[in-house]
Amino acid sequence: MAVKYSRQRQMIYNFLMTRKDHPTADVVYKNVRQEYPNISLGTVYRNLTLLADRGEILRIQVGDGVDHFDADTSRHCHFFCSDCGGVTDMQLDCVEDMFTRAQQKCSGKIESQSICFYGTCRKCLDKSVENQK
Amino acid sequence: MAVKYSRQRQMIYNFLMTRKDHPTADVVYKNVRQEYPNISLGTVYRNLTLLADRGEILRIQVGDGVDHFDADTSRHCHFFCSDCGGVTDMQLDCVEDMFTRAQQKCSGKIESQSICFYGTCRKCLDKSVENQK
DNA sequence: TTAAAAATAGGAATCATTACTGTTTTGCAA
DNA sequence: TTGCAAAACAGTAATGATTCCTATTTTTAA
Repeated sequence: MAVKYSRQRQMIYNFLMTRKDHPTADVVYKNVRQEYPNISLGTVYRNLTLLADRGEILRIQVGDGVDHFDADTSRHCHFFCSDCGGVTDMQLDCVEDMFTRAQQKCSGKIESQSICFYGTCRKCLDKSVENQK
Repeated sequence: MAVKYSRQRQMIYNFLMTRKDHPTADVVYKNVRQEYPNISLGTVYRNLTLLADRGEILRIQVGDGVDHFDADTSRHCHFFCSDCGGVTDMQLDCVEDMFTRAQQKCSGKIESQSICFYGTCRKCLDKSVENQK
């Protein structure tokens, strides 16, 4: 199935490139709709899936029950704050090394990896100290 | 809220200990029901969540839309075969090191991590070669 | 310019998980 | 032991993210 251009897909991708906070399909939908009020949620889902399948964006699952998307496809880690639900990037240089080691140890073929850390971000830590006063 | 003993929870945990393939809630349900036909799916979900929240088991998300559970709570990685959907363990000694580095780099507090590799397992690679003949 | 292939909008369907409710079990204390 | 409040349960209804469906519109190669 050849992929044809669509304005909607272009807008979805463009929007995702402007964001570093790994929005969900619904957030993408609500934002793109500002500029293109007729777009449907199904179209957003379909295109996010298409882009992710083609490796142009990343689908991230942090365990909050909703998929997040990232236009940065370089190998990197994520941090999920279980307090505020925020998803942030984390660059660790040992990531490439880990990929190599994993492939050496695995009898199958590894295509990609996903690394996520869970905890409480600085902002939420400070806020909880604030509230104890 | 004090946790009280329940036979259902005990059976769920016992079953999970016998398995190394990271079953889903539904698989746990179907198996425990063999021995305890009255157990309800809601009870299985509630207890898996309770055990995971208390750190007695691990909730694993590999992106197939269903949560998997693991009685082995030691820090280790997983491999997900996108062909057969199987989830297997992977021991990589650099995992501890990565956790330490992540905590050093992160301004917040990291509680846990999840590392998953995606690809095709040996069995499925062989099978696809077989089918091409 | 045309027509087949691909994509869309809008809404219905799916399905894993959670919430609700009346009943049963657990475990502390009298 | 017995009484009782807290916790857990079974069964079922509700939720909500995501996918599927269909008639219509857009894209693009010839």
